[in-house]
Amino acid sequence: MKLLSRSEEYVLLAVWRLKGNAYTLSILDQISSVTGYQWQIGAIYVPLEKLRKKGYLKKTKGDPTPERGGRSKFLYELTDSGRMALKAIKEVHESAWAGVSKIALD
Amino acid sequence: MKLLSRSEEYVLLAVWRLKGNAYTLSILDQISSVTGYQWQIGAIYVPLEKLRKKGYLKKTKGDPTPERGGRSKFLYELTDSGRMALKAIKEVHESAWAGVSKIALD
DNA sequence: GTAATTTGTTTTACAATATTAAACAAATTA
DNA sequence: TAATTTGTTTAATATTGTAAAACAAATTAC
Repeated sequence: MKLLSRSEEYVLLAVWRLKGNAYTLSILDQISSVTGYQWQIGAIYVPLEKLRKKGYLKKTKGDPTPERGGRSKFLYELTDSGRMALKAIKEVHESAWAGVSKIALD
Repeated sequence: MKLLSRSEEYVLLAVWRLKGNAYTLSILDQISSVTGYQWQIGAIYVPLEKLRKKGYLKKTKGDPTPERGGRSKFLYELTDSGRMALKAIKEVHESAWAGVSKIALD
């Protein structure tokens, strides 16, 4: 057994959150916003492809949107095993952090 | 800004939990137990040294314990900045995972 | 006292991930 | 049709993670 890497975790989570509108740039923005600092594109794209190869993500070609530069996107969505992997890493985190309150670290 | 790596996070957290009895092997066991699979020593030792160099951990030589093979250990404890780094990564996780219930992933 | 055993630390070689920047591609607007 | 915008892919490099073995100090049994 092996944990997801941190990037894989955050990418999966972002795709899950973005339901139906997850593509490289929206995922990038989502993760940047959630972690509080600007991630670079390669930090997303590489794990995205790995997750796809592992069968955790499905990639489909979306339609172009009628806006300036709005070329067609590749949309990602979680597969069942992707959802299970996300659940598994969530449980590891909960186990690792169990009982640690904000106050305890002050 | 940059996140702690996952190993760094788990090592810091384990040291915090082991208050006063954190040394390479106990940290290894703690992390293995919390994550549910056996970590290797190098996965602990290397980040331990990095965290020490960053000033997040203080390393002190402990006394030998009177038990078979019980040589003296090097004990680790969190510094103030280590505690703050742990708090910061906790907040990032909470932000990343906010609102994701177990049920949502079922 | 010395060899075998146990607990513990450190190093090393290699594999996997993360980071940065730039190249490439397709659509839109002027 | 050139410039601009949105978007994807690649590539070079740096940092982390993994596995195994080497090294060291204490204990026990002979």
